Amino acid sequence: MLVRFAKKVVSGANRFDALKQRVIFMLTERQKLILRVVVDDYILTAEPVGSRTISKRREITFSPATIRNEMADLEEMGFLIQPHTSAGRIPSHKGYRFYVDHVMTLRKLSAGMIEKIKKMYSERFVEFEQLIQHTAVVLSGLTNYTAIVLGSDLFDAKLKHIQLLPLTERTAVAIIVTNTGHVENRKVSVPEGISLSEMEKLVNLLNDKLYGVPIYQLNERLHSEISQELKVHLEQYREGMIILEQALVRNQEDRIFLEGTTNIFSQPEFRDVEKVRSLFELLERHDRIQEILASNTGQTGVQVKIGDENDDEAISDCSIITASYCIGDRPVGSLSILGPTRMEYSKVISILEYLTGNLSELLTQLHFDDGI
Amino acid sequence: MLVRFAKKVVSGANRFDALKQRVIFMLTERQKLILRVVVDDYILTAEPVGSRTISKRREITFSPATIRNEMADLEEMGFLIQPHTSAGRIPSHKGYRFYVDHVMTLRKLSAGMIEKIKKMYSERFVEFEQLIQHTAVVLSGLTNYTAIVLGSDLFDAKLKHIQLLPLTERTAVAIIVTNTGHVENRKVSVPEGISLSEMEKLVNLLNDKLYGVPIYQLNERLHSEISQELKVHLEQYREGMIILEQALVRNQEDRIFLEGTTNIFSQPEFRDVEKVRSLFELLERHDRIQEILASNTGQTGVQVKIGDENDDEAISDCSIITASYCIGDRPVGSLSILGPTRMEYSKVISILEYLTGNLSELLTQLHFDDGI
DNA sequence: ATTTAGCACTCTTATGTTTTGAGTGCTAAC
DNA sequence: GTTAGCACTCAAAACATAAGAGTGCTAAAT
Repeated sequence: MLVRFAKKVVSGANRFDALKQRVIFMLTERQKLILRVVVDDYILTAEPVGSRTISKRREITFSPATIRNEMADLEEMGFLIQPHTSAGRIPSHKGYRFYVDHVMTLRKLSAGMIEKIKKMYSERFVEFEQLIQHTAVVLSGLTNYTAIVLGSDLFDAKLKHIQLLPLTERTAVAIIVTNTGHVENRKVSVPEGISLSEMEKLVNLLNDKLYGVPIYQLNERLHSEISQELKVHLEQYREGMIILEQALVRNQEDRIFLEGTTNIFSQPEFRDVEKVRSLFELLERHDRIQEILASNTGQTGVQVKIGDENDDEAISDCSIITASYCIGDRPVGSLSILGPTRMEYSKVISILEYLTGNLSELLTQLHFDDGI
Repeated sequence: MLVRFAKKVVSGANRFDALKQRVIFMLTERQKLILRVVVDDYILTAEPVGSRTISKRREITFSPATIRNEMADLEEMGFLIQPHTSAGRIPSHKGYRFYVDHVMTLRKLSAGMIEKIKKMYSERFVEFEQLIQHTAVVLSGLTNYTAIVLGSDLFDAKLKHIQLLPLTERTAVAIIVTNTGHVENRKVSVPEGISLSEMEKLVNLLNDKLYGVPIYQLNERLHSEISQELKVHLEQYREGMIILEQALVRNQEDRIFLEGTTNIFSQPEFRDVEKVRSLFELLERHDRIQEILASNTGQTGVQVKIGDENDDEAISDCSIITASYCIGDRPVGSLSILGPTRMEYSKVISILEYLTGNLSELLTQLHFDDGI
């Protein structure tokens, strides 16, 4: 069977083209057409798709028998799966992969959809975090899947004010305010033998030297510049450094927002409680989610991870689609959609592209308007 | 049938006793025994309990036939339910209610259990919020149900420091630090026409006048005392008040911590995805949960709400057990367990009593150690 | 050489039937 | 008042049958 198609593809093309075609267009146009119909239909109905159903489509000009032959080939190549002999075919992970990479057509968002999104963003947002959280809500609302949004405004923010407030003899609270209006605070323990006046000096020095410095550079600056200054101006240099190191420890985790987790229940593939369970248990472990999404950081464009490409048992039947958003051209966070492998890839990708684009623009604008 | 037991109860007692007995001990001792066995067994197995099963118990000295008679009576009175004619009995909500109120015996926590709890609290907690959150984890771990913990350290905290930091022309961020080391912040919009020096004055005045005042009294004090002072010392009195009102708005919501939500999946009564769904949808709506728990606030001791006593469709098959914890004798938060009506009431109640007791003690101690 | 009609075959799903067993309620005896 | 005995009920399990969707293969048609 396979001989047939191989011959056809190679015929009338030079060596290089043939190679290229073998890699990228392993399938004949007709096979791709059939694959597309199967995936599209299965995404819609969640039922195995048979040759008769396919033949009824407008774009299909050949008979069920032909389709059966082609599907047998597609199955042999691993793009389709037959749940049992007398059932139709469903796409395999490999089938979805090929569909996403080479077959699927991306529609532009409809005007209605764009309108809808605009309406959802009509509120005013005072803080980055609100905006991001709201984006998660919008995303899950538009897609009916689960939205995972990562982002920390600390990527962008610059230091506005720092303060050290003694609580007890040996503890204090460090408060860091950014130009975005975000307030960060952490407890620090105060080493023995540092006086109040020294602490005051310390803080003044910091506000002087670090004003306007991006948050993510604080730690770095502390060791490069401040360290020197301290030695000169401060008697209890060691103690001061101990405090500062506690205070400026970078909050390494991005903030994470989950929305629409209950959408999972609507998916027929999750009618089984055990599957839902393991998925929810995963979703509770935010650190694990960050790990899973980590493989996408730095990547530009929309990333699609299908099934076990995700490297966690609990989501081996899920796909995750991720897109990053930027300030200027520095990526600062990401929007992801988690759904079954039987996901509306095309729609979700379009939405993510649109939203990350918008978000990046908005943030970039704010960023430059809002110089410190 | 009912005549029989009524006769027995009344015999040999004066009018008042009889009345009391009718109200509190509507059932003969034997009926209570059977009710207890049914509930205990059903809690354990989640299967309807039949007369044979009951008769096999140590404490049961009479035959299945007798038990059948008694169970028929209990059913007639609404304490038991028969899912279908050839099944055993299960407790009705009324049955659970009576069980909890009059039948159940509270065991003391085993030494092993107390040991386990102590171990779980071996960490050091710097902040109230951590402690509370961890308590939720402990609770769900001990019970295998879902834990809901309400509490805000603001109930206890006193003002340590207040600060107003201008962000842009028209916005500022108000930072409130408490003696517990908690930092609260909110954005405020600055009315036109107030000068920087005036704002400074304002803040100095506040720190002067409000130092050591419990957070929950701030708003009150603002209107009673501060208002007067402002009029005297501040030119832009109106503008100042506008800012302060924004800054001191009480964060009315308690903080809420949910843990062990996935324990729900272990319950056989939630094998149906639709039920789980509605429950999870409820759990996402924190405001709704607060409403549901609100009926318990102010109550002392352990509160048990069974089935539709809870006033929300989604938890009409659940029970919620709640106990408040205090600082001194002011209740400041609550621990709740959400589980199926078929819940280990006795165990859960014991645990809640123990934990709230401990927690109250701990917090009270901290409170008085930590005078401002 | 492809494509397709035809048909036997497979396997799931739905439906109906029978069997089993747990549990009951009632009666009559203890 | 209690209990043994027994007929009866009903859900759940086990089995049987039928229906239908879909296939793969063969042979004819294009």
